[in-house]
Amino acid sequence: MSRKVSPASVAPALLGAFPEPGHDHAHCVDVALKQAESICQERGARLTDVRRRVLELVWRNHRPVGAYEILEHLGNSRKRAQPPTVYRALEFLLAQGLIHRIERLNAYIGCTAPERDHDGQFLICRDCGATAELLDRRIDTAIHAGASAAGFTVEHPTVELEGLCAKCRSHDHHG
Amino acid sequence: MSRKVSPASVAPALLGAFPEPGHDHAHCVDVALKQAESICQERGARLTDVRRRVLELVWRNHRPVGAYEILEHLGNSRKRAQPPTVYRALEFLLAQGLIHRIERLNAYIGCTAPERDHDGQFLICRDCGATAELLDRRIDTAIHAGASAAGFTVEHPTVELEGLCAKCRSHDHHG
DNA sequence: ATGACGTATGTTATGTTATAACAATTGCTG
DNA sequence: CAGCAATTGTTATAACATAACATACGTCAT
Ligand SMILES: [Zn+2]
Ligand SMILES: [Zn+2]
Ligand SMILES: [Zn+2]
Ligand SMILES: [Zn+2]
Repeated sequence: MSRKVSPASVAPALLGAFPEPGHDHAHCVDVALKQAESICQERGARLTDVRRRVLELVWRNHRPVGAYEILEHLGNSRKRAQPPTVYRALEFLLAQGLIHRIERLNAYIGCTAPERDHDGQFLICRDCGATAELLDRRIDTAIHAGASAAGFTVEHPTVELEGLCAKCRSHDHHG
Repeated sequence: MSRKVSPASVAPALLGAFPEPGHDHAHCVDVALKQAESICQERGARLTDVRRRVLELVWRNHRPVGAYEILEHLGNSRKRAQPPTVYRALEFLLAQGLIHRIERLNAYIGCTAPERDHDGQFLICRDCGATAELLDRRIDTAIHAGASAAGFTVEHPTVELEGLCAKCRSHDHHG
């Protein structure tokens, strides 16, 4: 019944880590939706049906999801939703910090720490597509320092790191 | 007539720095084209007319340029080129490391250090659009360290930093 | 409750970015 | 010149995103 959820109490295993293959993903989705409800209520933002539905679809797995992929799953069997419906929901969720946009992929992924105001760093596996969010102070520090040296003030960093996750690297090695 | 151009001898003022308002940009273009010629010759890659022309257009200024913007300037007055022409040239230039793609903007910018194999970091001014390339070891190090801690191997980092350049920040301040 | 207002969603059309597929041309080499 | 690979031309379409206007829905003052 708590309205305020402390960051440490929710989804702690996913910050900067890739999810285990057999993890309880229903739990991930559940936590994400509860956090969203709580955050929106605090702020007086309206988490409507469409928006909740889109958030749920973004959280279908730990890979970034495209807007048109969401669109396909959004319709009520016979009635297909239109692009603006999805894009407006995504815009809302981005504004509330509930999801992030992955620029490299024109796709969206659920935020694992929506209570904090941040721009995350993303680890994107080129093999399995799994994507983890990092919140690394040292990366932020290095970026701000490097930019400062050029007289530049960073406001919105985009850090998207394509590579291989541990699981896929070991496959490459042994296979 | 030197075929090999040492990195230190060309465009040294632009690495990690924003260009001065009144700088000799024809020189920037000239250097970029000469480097491109030299690099392609070394590698046996063919810098054809179309490719050189596109590279020149990417270098028209120090802001990322979209493919369709290039397209507009590519035609020979009455004959408009088609998208694949531009995209194929961009693909070649990317493969040779002569340009970079800015994912946030779906746009392309000339590389200021094409002799080195690298993924740069980009400082993108939200006000004037000027974009500078950074090659900061400490950012790279922090990124690889942070990713390693999550068992992730970074192969292709995208670092695009939107903010305010020194000039625009001072305008904001004083204006 | 009723109307007025602001927010959210539906709907249609279009804009923007990128690629697939195949034909024609060019440059090189035997 | 013939043969071959690389490049460019051409047509069509895919993928991603937004503009503009209509309709519905929630909230509040009357
Ligand atoms: Zn999960
Ligand atoms: Zn996040
Ligand atoms: Zn210049
Ligand atoms: Zn570069």
